[in-house]
Amino acid sequence: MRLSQYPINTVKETPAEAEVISHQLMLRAGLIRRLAAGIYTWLPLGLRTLRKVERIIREEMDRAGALEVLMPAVQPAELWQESGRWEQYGPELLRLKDRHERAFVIGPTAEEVVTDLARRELKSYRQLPVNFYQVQTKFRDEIRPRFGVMRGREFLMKDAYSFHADEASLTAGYALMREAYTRMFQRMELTFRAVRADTGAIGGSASEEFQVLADSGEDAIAVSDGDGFAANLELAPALAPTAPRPAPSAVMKTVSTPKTRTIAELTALLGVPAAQCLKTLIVEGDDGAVVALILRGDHELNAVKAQKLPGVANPLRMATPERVLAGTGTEPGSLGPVGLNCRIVADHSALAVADFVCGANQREAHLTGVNWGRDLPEADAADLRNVVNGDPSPSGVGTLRIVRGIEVGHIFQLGRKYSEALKATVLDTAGKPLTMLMGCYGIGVTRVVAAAIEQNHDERGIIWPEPLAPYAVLLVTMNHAKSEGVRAAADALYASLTAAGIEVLYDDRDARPGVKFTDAELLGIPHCLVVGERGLASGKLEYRHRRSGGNEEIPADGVVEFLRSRMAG
RNA sequence: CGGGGCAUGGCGCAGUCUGGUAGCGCAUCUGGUUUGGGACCAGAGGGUCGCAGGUUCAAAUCCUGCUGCCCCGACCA
Repeated sequence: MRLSQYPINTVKETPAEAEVISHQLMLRAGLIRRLAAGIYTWLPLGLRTLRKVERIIREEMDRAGALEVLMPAVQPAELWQESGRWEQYGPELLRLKDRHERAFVIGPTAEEVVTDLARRELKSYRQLPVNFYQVQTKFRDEIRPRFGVMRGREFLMKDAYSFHADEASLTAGYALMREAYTRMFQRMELTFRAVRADTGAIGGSASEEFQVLADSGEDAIAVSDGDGFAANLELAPALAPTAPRPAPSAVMKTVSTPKTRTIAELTALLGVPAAQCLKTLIVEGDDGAVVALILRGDHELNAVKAQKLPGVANPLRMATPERVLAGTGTEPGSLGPVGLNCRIVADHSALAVADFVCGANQREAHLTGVNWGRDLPEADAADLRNVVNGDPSPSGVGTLRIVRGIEVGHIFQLGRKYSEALKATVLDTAGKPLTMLMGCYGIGVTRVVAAAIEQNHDERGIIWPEPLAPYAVLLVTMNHAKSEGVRAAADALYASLTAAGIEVLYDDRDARPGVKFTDAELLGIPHCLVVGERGLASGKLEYRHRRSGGNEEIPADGVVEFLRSRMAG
């Protein structure tokens, strides 16, 4: 591709709307353009990378024995009503009507369609297991699209669905996908973790997210430094402290704490560490009463864990101040577990604190020197908090570190949720109908591109991992318009590299060197060849490596072999 | 959904408070010089100031309504 024939439009200024690096660089390098909120056009250079990602995914899916299909993006409402998701899905599901007033959705995913396909096509257990996949545009009407292509509304997704006769087959199929995903992301040269995830509303037994590690990621994950353990923060269990609670050494006292409502204000006023304070959160119970949750001041409530407690409303709802007053007889800001007139559940670590500080259940007053078992009854213990840096790993090996990740893939064992709802059965060995088990496996193809940039850039621009680069080599000329020698040499080089099957982007624009070099760094093509009069006289070219910044003179003949050796490495 | 903000040439912005000829930088086009790290000189084109009403001799500017977009929040006791 000759750049002179491509209306490339790189931009110096960072567009105002782009917050994260990948979004900024994708706009500046001319990979994407925004059409509407969360909806983007892919320009030629961006599309090439998108295609590379797709290709790796297809190769690994095919290798794992999955079968590619292409299902409709527009799906009839009936199928969604049949699965029950027409009601469940909420406003994220884009619904529309055709000219006959028939209801349709633009698919955010394709469980219904694929299950319908399976129930029509699959007749016998002998046809199982089977895995159908597609790479297709999806639409989710996100509350708040942001970060460019990372959380867009329209996006390209690879979704796969496997069908099985029994649990063993499902487990094996899931494991196969797990391997395939691992291979894909390794081939893309991304740093990632497979992370234990919440099965959430979709249900099912096993579920893992593939998270590309990046500070800008939207998900917090807990990883162990001792082994491969990694879990979504929502799911990471906090182990109960093993050390016994210290014996009480202080007397309980009431102290006046005017205008002190937060833990930060409390520690500032009393000079005690946050870990010595307990906070009391009032949530709605499932029976009309409220429940008090007690946490250490330096810990955060984990909603997923809390809403799983018996007696607590699911989903979790914080009680309103009026409800707090009605249920406990006092107001938020100075609540505490002592003498509190409702059910109390304390986090393990909160129960391990002696001589603690907490609200006095009176306005503008707190208690100090409080002790469980002496000043108030021992409370029910539970795991209520998010794990923090330095917690012991639930795997028993190492300590946890909280990192951020971008979810690029998610694999699930779905079980029979959809096959049951849509009556997808095959005949078993006895000739009886057998409801199939399903797995589903997604990858956000567009998001992978953004994630790759988040992980591979510097202050000058993108640094593509070779397998994802739109071109392998950038050929740049100096003084292109004036120097016939340069032009002839570069044209010949372009021809021979292309003939050798190397993907070359040829910057044959009549632009100043500074412009060309700056664009080269912004675009992030891994290998760069510079043809200028300076080296030409002595039969030399300049080779630059984007990632290392390396810069060397090489002989003009033998360039193909030289590049091959560098590309292999 | 709640709160805040923005809408002026392709992009980034000033002008709005205090009504009176629409401006700057980048980009684009023409001519010339320049050519190994975002050049310079001279010239040019390009804007119904988001939309619809209203006030006024006069509206980008004041008032009303609407639309679009961006940011924050939906974890604090």
